[in-house]
Amino acid sequence: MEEKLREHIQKRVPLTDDEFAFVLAHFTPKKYKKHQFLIQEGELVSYSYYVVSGLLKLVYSDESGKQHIVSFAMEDWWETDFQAYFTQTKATMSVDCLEDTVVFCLSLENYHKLCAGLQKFERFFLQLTISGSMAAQRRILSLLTTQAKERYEQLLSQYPALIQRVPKTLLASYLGVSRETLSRFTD
Amino acid sequence: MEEKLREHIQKRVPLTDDEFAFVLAHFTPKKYKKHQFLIQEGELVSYSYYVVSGLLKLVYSDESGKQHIVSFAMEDWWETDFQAYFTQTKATMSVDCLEDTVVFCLSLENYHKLCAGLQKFERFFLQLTISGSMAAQRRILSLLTTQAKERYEQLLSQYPALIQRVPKTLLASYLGVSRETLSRFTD
DNA sequence: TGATTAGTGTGATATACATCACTCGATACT
DNA sequence: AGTATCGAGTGATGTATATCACACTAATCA
Repeated sequence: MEEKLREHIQKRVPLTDDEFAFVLAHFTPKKYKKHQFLIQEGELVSYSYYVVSGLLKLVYSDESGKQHIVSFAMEDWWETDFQAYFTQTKATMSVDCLEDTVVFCLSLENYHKLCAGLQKFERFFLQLTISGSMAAQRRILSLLTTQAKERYEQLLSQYPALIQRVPKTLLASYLGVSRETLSRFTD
Repeated sequence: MEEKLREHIQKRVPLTDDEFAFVLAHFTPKKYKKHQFLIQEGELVSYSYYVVSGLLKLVYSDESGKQHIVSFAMEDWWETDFQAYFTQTKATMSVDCLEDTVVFCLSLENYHKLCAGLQKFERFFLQLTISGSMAAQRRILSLLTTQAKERYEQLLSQYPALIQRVPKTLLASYLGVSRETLSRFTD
């Protein structure tokens, strides 16, 4: 599973064995069971998480208690309440497991140490953030320009693997549509 | 106007005079008139732009020709089709001026030179991108969780200055609502 | 300065989608 | 093995918002 993280970083920047050992020393592996919380709304966010295996969801609950999926994180993606993590404020969202999940945890302190100690890591993280930013922009555009049914079809074709693993109720919440409406889309 | 850029960067990382001179040498100042295009859909994107004064809009046109505002950029913000800029592919969106606008242009080549030559710049840019990413996430959440009228009111209170300078038709397009509906929100 | 265009408001109508209420099968729990 | 709970489908109804059509004013430009 260390190799997985290494490949993930090396997709963006090459690393020597020593450099990767340095990187790895800043991460802590951890296992979670389905339904366990990694981050709870209202608490401080100690880590950002690289997902080795399993599946997480990042959820915002509005005043009326309704849940909205901000994102899913499958293998090889990162998840946390970034706002709360980077500003060291209380989480406004929560993260929990849709499946048993293995992650590498990175504390903010270790993140800073990594960036300071290895410029390549900072470069990697910048590229990761740029990718995330472009993905967010595509999602905004898709919310602005397309109807719910089309968004669902886009999701089906973009992430067919995800659809198999996530209940439709949650896909609906990610797409910003009610589960009843989504259920009528197979027509 | 150089000072403006310097202050902008120094909000995130401190710079010596020499370092700022090095940074500045990688930017080209440029002036545009209202209605002029900085980026046109279908063309390559040579620069990302730091706005010194004026106002830009980033627009996506869907198949039916309808325009959707992805973002505005006022003084002290950055604008470009980031996807096209970083991947050196053709723009899927366009950028043009709502007012006469002064920008600093940064080519991708100079961006890379800057990052390579001054780690502080890369750090600055990472922090900028993280901020942008969090803002995008807030916008996604606001599209998922709130009604158009509430989104409008949020915008009014968050960016009162913007509302004065942007026609309501364009605000509507930014909010993902028709201009007619937005026009009825003053009730 | 007179004509064109951009920006806005407003009524009437259409529609995408939410909500409520109920059913049913499949999991998971003790 | 029996019982909650979860995920899913579907009809009836309500509503936020889109669309179309038209009118009016303020910029812009020739």
